[in-house]
Amino acid sequence: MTHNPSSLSRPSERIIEAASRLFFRQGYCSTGINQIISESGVAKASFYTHFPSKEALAMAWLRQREERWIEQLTERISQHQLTEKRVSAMYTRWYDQIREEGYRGCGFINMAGEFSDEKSPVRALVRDHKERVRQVVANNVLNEYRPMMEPEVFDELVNTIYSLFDGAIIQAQNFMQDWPIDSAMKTSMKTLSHYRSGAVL
Amino acid sequence: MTHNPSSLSRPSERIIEAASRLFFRQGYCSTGINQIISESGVAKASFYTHFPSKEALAMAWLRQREERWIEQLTERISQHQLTEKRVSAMYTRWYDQIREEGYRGCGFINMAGEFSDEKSPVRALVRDHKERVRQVVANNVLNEYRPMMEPEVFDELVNTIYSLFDGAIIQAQNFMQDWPIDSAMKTSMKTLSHYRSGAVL
DNA sequence: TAGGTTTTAGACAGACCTGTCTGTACGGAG
DNA sequence: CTCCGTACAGACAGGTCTGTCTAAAACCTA
Repeated sequence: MTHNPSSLSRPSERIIEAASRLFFRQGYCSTGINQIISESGVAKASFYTHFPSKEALAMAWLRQREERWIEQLTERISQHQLTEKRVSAMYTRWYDQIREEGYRGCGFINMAGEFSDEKSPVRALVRDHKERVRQVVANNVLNEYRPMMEPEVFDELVNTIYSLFDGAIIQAQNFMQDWPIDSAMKTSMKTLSHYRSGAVL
Repeated sequence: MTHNPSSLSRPSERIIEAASRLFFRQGYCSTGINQIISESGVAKASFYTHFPSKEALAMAWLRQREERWIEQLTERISQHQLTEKRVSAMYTRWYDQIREEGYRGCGFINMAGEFSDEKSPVRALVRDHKERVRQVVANNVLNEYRPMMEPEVFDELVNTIYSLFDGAIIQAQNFMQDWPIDSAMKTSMKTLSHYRSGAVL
């Protein structure tokens, strides 16, 4: 049980912190190990004692990001009871990230783009992440609607809300503007009321 | 005016053909010049007489892809008069690409992900492309709806249909499945009838 | 204080990258 | 035939990459 009162924590944490910043901003291929160890203030040998390879570091980063992302998302959602408010909470979560990290889009999707082999563990992790977000939409955001409709209609609604949400991220990244997010949120709200009113066969 | 009856055309075309395949499948960073010249059956010196750099080749490829993409898209759309049919024509265009090239998503978006500098000409080209697709949605797909509603409502509709379309591509790429495209097409149809019926304030 | 673990700095190997250069071969135009 | 533009093969330079290794310094615990 080591005690670390200094602002700089253990090497492995500093490494992931630097990797997080650099992988996210520059991409995986464009970020070298040397830059990571330099910016994290860690010796190269130390790096390789903590992580067997660059790809392993990427995995560790994505796993941490996944955990925090889902945690923050569900925490925000749980603060509201009304389904509409829960949906908008998803989007405000994303607005906050843009304010923090800029229009760099989804770190998972960007990562997947650089691993063309679909059998790669990185790709599997990204797929799992997105599936988990979809589960959050189904179980934490729209769960109130579930008993109101047939299961297949509910699934359709979930897919729609989820797709709108996730698609908006890439659009915002590309255009470097907020309007795709606004647009997606509006459409989500309308879709919601549309389904709720029973207008959907 | 050289005559080339052989199946293999001029070097610069062979280079772009190989680059098209490799950049699309493997990504920009993961594809080396040596692989491109090897697979296009061209000498390295020949490559550099036709293209000043690897990035210039990427630009040339994207420009060609942009041209063909928009051409094919508008050509498909123009075959239908009914707005609903025109929307579904957009999606069938995408289905065809998946059947041809697999679930590799949007070549432009994937490319943009590897150029983190938003001032890069590649990024500008990708932005232009997406803006042009949005213009196609406005002018070729939904133009019949324009006189039926206020300009800002029409813009909202355009953004929604466009976002659904483009977002579905990334989803399909990630999950390696068709359902995001089906889902987006369904939602597009419902949104359309929703706006048409004047239910939108 | 002693011993063992962790971290440090940095040289190094081997591979790969982009882009340049040399020299040769072909093929049409004058 | 001669000339010239184009394509060929491939060596080469200069740099970067990941990952290994050595050896010293720092740190923690007992």
